[in-house]
Amino acid sequence: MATTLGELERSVMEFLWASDEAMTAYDLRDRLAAAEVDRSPAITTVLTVLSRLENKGFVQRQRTSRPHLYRAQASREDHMAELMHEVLGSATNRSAVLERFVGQVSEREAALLRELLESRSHR
Amino acid sequence: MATTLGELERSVMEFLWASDEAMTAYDLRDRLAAAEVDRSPAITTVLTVLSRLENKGFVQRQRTSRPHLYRAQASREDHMAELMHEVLGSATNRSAVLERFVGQVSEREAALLRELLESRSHR
DNA sequence: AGCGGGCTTCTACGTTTCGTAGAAATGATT
DNA sequence: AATCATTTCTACGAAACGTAGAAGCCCGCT
Repeated sequence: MATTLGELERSVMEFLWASDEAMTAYDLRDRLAAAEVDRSPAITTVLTVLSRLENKGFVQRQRTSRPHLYRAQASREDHMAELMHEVLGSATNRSAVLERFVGQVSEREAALLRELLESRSHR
Repeated sequence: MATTLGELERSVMEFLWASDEAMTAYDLRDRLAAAEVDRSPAITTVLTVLSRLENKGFVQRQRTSRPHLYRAQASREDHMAELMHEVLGSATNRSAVLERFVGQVSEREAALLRELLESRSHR
């Protein structure tokens, strides 16, 4: 469950997260070729990676149209929040972790956190 | 930098994090043998893992006394808070991540966070 | 219905990381 | 110097990932 992403897997997810629309493997291959200077994976490579990401639950595939369509299962933000909770959840001393976490955020973000906690409290 | 730990590496770190004192590889081997039912690694295995952890910056080694002494570089809590910051730092939309993060914590922890942010503000 | 070509799945190999530990080197102690 | 504890070197198997060719599948066209 504490799945980690490889480098190409991560790049693919970045594109899927950045796009509201579902994409085809061909779209992704082209984006990858354009973005990564030294790398331009074959279409089969992209499809393999997409299958793996599907198995890991990161990607949802639509088999209805013929070049299959892929989309991120959760938003990038959801995923990251989930990761943070995963870390926190594995701690024995959660308050100590939170204490250090809060101690290190910028004042700007501290203010944001206060706001978020405020609006959360009367709901 | 975003280093991930293997299973044995993690077990070793657990013991080091749990102990205030520095430990020898022999100590660790014994603890591992006692804790893990099916596993009891050779001393060389433990030493290999400790070297790798040292290279990764998780462990600090004292070569002064002859059975070398090992200690965790950072506390478990520091490490976890750091991990959380690492995740957050890699986000393009930090506030969106924080929003989801805060939205999912328990009321108890929300209260704790409010406190921490409070005491932080008049530091 | 058969065929051809795009699309997908299967299979496979190289690399890296980690668990594992013997062999070799080092160094202290008598 | 010889011996024994300790450390370092070297190596191999397994799993995850990047990589992509080979084989199979599906659909429109004639």
